[in-house]
Amino acid sequence: MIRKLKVLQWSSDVSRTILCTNVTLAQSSKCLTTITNHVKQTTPVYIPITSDHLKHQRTYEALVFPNKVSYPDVYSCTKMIQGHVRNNRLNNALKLFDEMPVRDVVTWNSMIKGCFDCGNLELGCKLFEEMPERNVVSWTTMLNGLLLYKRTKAAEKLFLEMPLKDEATWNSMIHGYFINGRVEDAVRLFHEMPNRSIITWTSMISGLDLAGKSDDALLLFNQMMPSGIRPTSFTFSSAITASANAKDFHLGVKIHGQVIKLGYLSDTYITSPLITFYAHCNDTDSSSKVFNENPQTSVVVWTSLLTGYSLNSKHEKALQVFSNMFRSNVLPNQSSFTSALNSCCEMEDSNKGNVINGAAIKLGLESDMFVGNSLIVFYTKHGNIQNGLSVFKQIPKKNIVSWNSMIVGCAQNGYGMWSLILFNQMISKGMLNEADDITFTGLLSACSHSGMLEKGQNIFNYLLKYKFKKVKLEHYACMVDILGRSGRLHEAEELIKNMPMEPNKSIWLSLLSACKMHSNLKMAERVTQAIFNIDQDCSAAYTLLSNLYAFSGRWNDVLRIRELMKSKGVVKEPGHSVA
DNA sequence: CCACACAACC
Repeated sequence: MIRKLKVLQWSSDVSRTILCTNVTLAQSSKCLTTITNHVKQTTPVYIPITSDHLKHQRTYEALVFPNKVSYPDVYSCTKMIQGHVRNNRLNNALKLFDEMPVRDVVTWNSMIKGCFDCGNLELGCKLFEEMPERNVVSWTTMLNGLLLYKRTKAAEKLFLEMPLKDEATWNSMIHGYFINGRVEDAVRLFHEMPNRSIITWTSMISGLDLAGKSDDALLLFNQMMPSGIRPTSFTFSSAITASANAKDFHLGVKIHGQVIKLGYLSDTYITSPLITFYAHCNDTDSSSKVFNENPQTSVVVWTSLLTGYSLNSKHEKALQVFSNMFRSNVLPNQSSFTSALNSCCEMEDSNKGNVINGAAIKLGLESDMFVGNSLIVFYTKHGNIQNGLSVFKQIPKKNIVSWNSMIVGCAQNGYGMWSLILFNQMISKGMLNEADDITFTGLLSACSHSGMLEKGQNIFNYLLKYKFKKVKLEHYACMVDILGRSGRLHEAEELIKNMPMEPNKSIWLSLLSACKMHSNLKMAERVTQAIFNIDQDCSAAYTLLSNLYAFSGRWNDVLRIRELMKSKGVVKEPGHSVA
């Protein structure tokens, strides 16, 4: 497997020699010895870089132009800047940019985009201000930068005021609205814009799907198809993903047929969502058929298959795929680990997860945030708080999911106090603004599992006062649980009655089990009635009420309930837990 | 040189 490097140009600075995708600086410098030996030749040569040099499975080759020590022309320098940017080496790009004897507008545009791509908004803006002349690409690049960094207001202003616009500009703005959650504005612009291309349609389809409006996305796709606009593989990729999310089996299969006809099927960007699509429709046989019919070397496609099995609770098969990856020389990445660990969570045997943890360490992924987060969940679900904590400590860049996983993990294992301590640590790290509904569900369930009434009330009141993201039904459910367990049955009942949303069955059941716990028959009868209004045949409610009657010695009522259950055909669900 | 697509954590 030989893959040519994108651009290679010899210059006096060795670090500039290798500019290609997927190769890091350290890896590049390892290859330099090889390359330097060839420099004396006069014609360009391809130098294979073997897997010794690269951790990746592929072999690369480098095109070297020997005997050129002076600065390359503007075009080549610009290409080299782009190469550096692709490898996330902003400083190298900037150094070259500064040293170049001549720059044109394309060089400036590439450098500005480079700043944005490498995470430096300010510098990109500064260069945009400084540049001597701007073309439409410059303006659009700037627009994209602002949108990428969520400066939607500034982007809108720029969009209105910029002197030059082309089709890409409009497309940028539409896509930018989507990634900033401004769906209505994107749709508005779509209707307002002068010329819609296939890229516009594709942006709309993927954007609507991203916003959770997969049905609308598919509507648009179906609208577009007969209009004569030729879809690209981008379009199909988005449409398949939308079909997967909408679980529109019929349409997905139809698109599958279309991509076969057009010869797109073997494209990674088609195969992968197609596998996911079938998995979402619970047809993993078709997933594996798509996979097997298209010989795969892409880790993404492998991971789609793995995740598909995992989602369908075919955990053995999922782990089989995971180990087959190694055998096929496709090294799993963060996503693969995440899915494999998800499957391990659902399996009794915790050894599998330990093995996967070992593999993660071997691949240097042990401190990766995604892998770490999954490991925390795996260990805490298996009751191993210690390992969970040590993984947690090892993640250098924790996000809110890391904190949530640890808080929830402690809560589930009865270490409620630790959850609260972790929350305090989270605040002191300045992460309070990141707290979301799951954080608070975790904290409240910690209070409920560990019987901390007062702390639970404080957290709940705090949540109500500051309306973090959104107060959800689960929060009320936890609070009802906390109050109920502590015997504050009337407060719990009041809370349910005054909730801003419709109470569901499980929240009433939680109160009912509290009634049983604290032998409040009168309330239990009321609550059961409320449950029957939602679900007439709720066996858990029948059982709880009949247990309570039995406990109070009201055997006639016990018999009455049993008869009622029999006549209604309600079966007692074994092992049903209410909490 | 600017615009659209794949897998992943609570």
